[in-house]
Amino acid sequence: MQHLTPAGVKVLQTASRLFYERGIRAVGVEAIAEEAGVTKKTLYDRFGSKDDLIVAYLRARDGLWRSTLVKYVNGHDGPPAEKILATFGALREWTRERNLRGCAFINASVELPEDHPGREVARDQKAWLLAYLEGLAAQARVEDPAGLAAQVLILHEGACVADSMRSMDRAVDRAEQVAAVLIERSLPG
Amino acid sequence: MQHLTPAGVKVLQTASRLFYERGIRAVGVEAIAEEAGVTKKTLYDRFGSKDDLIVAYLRARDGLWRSTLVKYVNGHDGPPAEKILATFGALREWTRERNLRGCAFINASVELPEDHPGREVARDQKAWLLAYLEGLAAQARVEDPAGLAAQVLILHEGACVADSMRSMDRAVDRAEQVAAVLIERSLPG
DNA sequence: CCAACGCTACACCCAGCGGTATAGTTACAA
DNA sequence: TTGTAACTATACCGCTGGGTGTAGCGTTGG
Repeated sequence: MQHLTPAGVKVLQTASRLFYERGIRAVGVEAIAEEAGVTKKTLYDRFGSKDDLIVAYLRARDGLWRSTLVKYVNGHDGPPAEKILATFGALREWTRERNLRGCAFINASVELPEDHPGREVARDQKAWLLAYLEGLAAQARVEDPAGLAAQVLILHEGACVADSMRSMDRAVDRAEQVAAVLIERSLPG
Repeated sequence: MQHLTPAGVKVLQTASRLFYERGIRAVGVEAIAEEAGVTKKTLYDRFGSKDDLIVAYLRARDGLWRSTLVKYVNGHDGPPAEKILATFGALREWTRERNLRGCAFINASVELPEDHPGREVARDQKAWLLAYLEGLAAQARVEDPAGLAAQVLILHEGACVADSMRSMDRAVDRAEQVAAVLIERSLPG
């Protein structure tokens, strides 16, 4: 976001909020420009097209979530196994603050066509998370780090969806409890 | 679907396919009518509006999934605890055949605005599934049927999302394995 | 000093959207 | 026989979408 002009920053912030809150397809460039207090011309001068703005939005959110997660996990001292559980703490916090409409990357994958570059950003985000979890699992010396990481990712996704659809309360807590069981079982001894 | 005219059936079938494959917002009524080999007039005579057609689509798919799931579970003899695991078998089958783009109800919740009647159908679908799982859990005499049902629902959602985003292979199998662990643990003795 | 940049204001384009209206055809039932 | 339900064909409507073009203004830096 540093290489952007002030108006560009304002556009990206506004677009991020609107895309997430109302959905990507439901928000027009007109609305973004207006709400950002900026001309459509400026928006197009900075981002070129709505598609590029979408990609910028997803990338920005990806970066924010990654740094939030890593910071949260690193700030959580204790045995490595607990770091995996800490990812649910990060998810819980994230969910409460800016995740009322579920995971932005899942949503983007639903809204965007197969060949849209934004979908690659979404897939990368998930691949990164899976690899990150596997790293934590390896540190924790569990039997099958890759397998556990996959299971934990499923729990993350499920909690996120169940939460945003209001299928139940405390979805993240429940997912974390399941993860705790899995970790306990896969620890040697 | 019985009270519909032949053309109405064709429209609903076509709309269901296109809505699911390309997304609800991405498909116009024009395209639906054309692909169904029907006039726009006919479409509107039968369904009134695109919104109503969306609701009809979701209801139809809901009914199909419910009957598929129940049939699969009932056709699966064995102890009640295994019936819970059988829901993953149904999900696996469903996923392979007509679920390549994930759960239609999650997708609808992402695509539709907050006050759209289609979202209620989606929420009902999840509420029904949760209740159904809780019934199976109660039959299986687990400690906390409601808690287990919620955890299993999270696993279903997570598997569905992880599968459609291609975050990993065999997502449903992995989710089922987790469920097996949970059931084993929550069985008395 | 002047050019380049970032920006505003505003007008415009075209395609596609959801939805409607009119007129006519077929088939079947009272 | 007459009416009605189901359907086709086609033209149309207003709105909004993404995107462009032109002109002008203020700031900044070589």
